[in-house]
Amino acid sequence: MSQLTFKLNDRLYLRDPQATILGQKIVQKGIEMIDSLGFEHFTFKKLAAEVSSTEPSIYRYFENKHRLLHYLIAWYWSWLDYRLDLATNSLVSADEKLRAAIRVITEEKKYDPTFQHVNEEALHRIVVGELEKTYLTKWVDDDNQAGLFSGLKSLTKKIAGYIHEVMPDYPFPNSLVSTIILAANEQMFFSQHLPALSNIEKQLPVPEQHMKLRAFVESIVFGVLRK
Amino acid sequence: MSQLTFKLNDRLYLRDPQATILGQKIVQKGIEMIDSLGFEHFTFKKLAAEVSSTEPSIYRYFENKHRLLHYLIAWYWSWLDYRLDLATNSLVSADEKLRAAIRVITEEKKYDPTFQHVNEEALHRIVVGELEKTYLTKWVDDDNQAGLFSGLKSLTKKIAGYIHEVMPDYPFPNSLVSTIILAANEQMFFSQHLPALSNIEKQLPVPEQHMKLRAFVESIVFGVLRK
DNA sequence: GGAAAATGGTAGTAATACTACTATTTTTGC
DNA sequence: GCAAAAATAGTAGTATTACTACCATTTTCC
Repeated sequence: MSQLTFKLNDRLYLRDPQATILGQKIVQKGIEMIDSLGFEHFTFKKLAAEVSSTEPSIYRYFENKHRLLHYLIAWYWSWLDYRLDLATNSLVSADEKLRAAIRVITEEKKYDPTFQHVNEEALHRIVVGELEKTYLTKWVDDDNQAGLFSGLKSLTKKIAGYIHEVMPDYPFPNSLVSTIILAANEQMFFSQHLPALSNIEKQLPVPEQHMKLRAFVESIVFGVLRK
Repeated sequence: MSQLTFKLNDRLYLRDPQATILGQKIVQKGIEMIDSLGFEHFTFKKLAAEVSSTEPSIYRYFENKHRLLHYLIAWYWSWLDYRLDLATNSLVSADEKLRAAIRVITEEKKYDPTFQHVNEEALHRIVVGELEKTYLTKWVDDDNQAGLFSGLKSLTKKIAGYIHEVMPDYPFPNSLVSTIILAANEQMFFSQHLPALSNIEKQLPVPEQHMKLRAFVESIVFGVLRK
């Protein structure tokens, strides 16, 4: 069986976690623990106990827990990009590709057996709750320089390209894409925790929540693009 | 001269900071220091030194630094709400009110002499950079229960009301409003730090950046509402 | 088979968030 | 006017966190 892996920016880690068993355990348990504890209460000490190792060993893979978060979220964008390619490779029109992109962005995230040691469901919850912590820092500019955001950026660029094809004179394709990617996460969060800020009812079955989310995002994108 | 103040939810503080000189200094210097240091590096110890007091004295006003952040951001939403009322009280049509709301949301935030001990410019930067930290926590549901988000919620509701008037059958007015409020902040941040995610050029003079931001937000809102 | 390199583990440190406790000031009853 | 009670301020801690200097062990490679 072929092992599919993403080649991530090597500035994301000190030692490649995909190269060793300990590294893989760090990633796998890291996802579980950040999901269950929240990023603030997650520490390398607790992670070390979970993977039967020690704090300094983990520090040899990742400079600090922020870098681990960066790594996990970069992986997530690579995964979405890969799913977008799968969803669009049979399509020709930009309009259809754009619809497919919206579907990929808004669909429910489920475990993808292609990547055995990654729990995509938990990872998605991490992206929803912790993404902002990767860029709302004093080091954004350095981190951006180092290429840590290239996953999100290339995904944005790809979808913005579809928008440009559909409506070449629309002046804000990148802004529109980054807005809907973030809004998709925010709205699911609001629907659960701050329902006054959303019209996606918490009580609905999960698949219907995602249908509504998709309808909302499409109302924005195709509203803007309607002539 | 009449002193205008906002009555904020009393769950935001332990002791009303508007009632004492120390309290006012905590708010004023708190804004400056969170703006300059960033929320992570801001501590009550540093603040205590700045206001010539001690750590425990500050803890008597706010349970912890998260609550102080909540307080400042709640103040900001009250202020926006007040500015929205000023901007709309002479208007009658919902369409005009909606345009005014978009202007209030996207306009450059400048010092408002009505509130002497608050630096609104710095406060806006705090909202841009730290807002998410008030709700992306393990305590969202409790905090929401306590009414800590009522400022943002009532602002959202008000603007969503205009949308409903303009287009009664649009199913996502609240989602649309929360999305544009957040997007307005995000896009200004991206324009400065992650330009690939935005089409608002950093090099432009600040007033033109805000004009573009407004054009972007209007393209979304009036795209959706166009029949 | 042994030196060099890579990896792992022990035991710390400085800083942070928060608090128990003591000291001082202010209020209040008479 | 003044002592007792209540309110407020300040001192000196603690537990936890993020991180690291340094020592120990294993692996690599000639």
